Amino acid sequence: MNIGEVATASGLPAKTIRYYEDIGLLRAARGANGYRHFDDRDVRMLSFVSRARSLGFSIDDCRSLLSLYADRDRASADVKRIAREHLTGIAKKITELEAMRDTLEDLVSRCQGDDHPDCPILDGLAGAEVPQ
Amino acid sequence: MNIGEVATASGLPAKTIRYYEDIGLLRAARGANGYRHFDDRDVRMLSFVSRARSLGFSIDDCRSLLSLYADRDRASADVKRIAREHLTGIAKKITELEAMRDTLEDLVSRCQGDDHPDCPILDGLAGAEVPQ
DNA sequence: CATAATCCTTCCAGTAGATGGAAGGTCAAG
DNA sequence: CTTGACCTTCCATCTACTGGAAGGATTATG
Repeated sequence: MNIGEVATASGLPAKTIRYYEDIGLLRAARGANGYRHFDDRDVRMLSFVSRARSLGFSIDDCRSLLSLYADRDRASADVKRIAREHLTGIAKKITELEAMRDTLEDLVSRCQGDDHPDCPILDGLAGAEVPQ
Repeated sequence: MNIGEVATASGLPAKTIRYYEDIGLLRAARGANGYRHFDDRDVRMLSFVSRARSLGFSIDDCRSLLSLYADRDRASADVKRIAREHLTGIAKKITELEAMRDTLEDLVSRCQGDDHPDCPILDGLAGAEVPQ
């Protein structure tokens, strides 16, 4: 399989796959013409990475997960730890975004949104009191 | 005021303030010794940016907001539009993160987390069925 | 068989938003 | 006078790609 086919199969752009090779996430075999070629294992591996990335795992997380994935003797506890740490990070981001949303919703709701220059949003951003 | 004092007053690192000058978000006056110096207006402006950034507005949003902030004749509707667009973006991110969290929580809850190699998390990432 | 379209290669640059560090000038205190 | 804190510029680095140019390989069409 050439890179284009793998891109379609794995859901990752060809550019991204080359990039992953560049940073050592994978090694690709080369044909006589210099083209990379891939087998089903590569496709599975790239799909794995694609899924993990879409769940917000960093490239470094992916490296760890891939080595655990490849290691027949790994303990599931190791994987669970990485996933748990990641969950904590996600939960924190959600909390922060919700706080942003609440503040901003409050500011927006106070704003008339008309031709007048008075704007509670700008006032709020400028540091004026924004009571609960 | 020197940059360090402004950094303390605005809550932004000095490095960040220099960076903001670099990208043209602000212009700083210079003393005879080459040191930047700032007045209260600058501090207010930087606090404004600091707040907007912490609410997730991009630097470009900040540019728009600052020019609206400085414009006595602006309509609050303009500000409201920017804030609303931003709210939509935040809501989308929250939804995505919640979906991630749910999938990952499901995978984690299925994982024994022991010494055994069977791991539903890796299976899930590898593309196995993860029923609702 | 010629040619055009598509696919592949490498390499370089850029994105957002800073942050870290080196090398060196300035200033205030003791 | 020296020490240390603070300031300056410049260059590199981070994450995770993405875009594009220049050019070679392959495939499809006339």
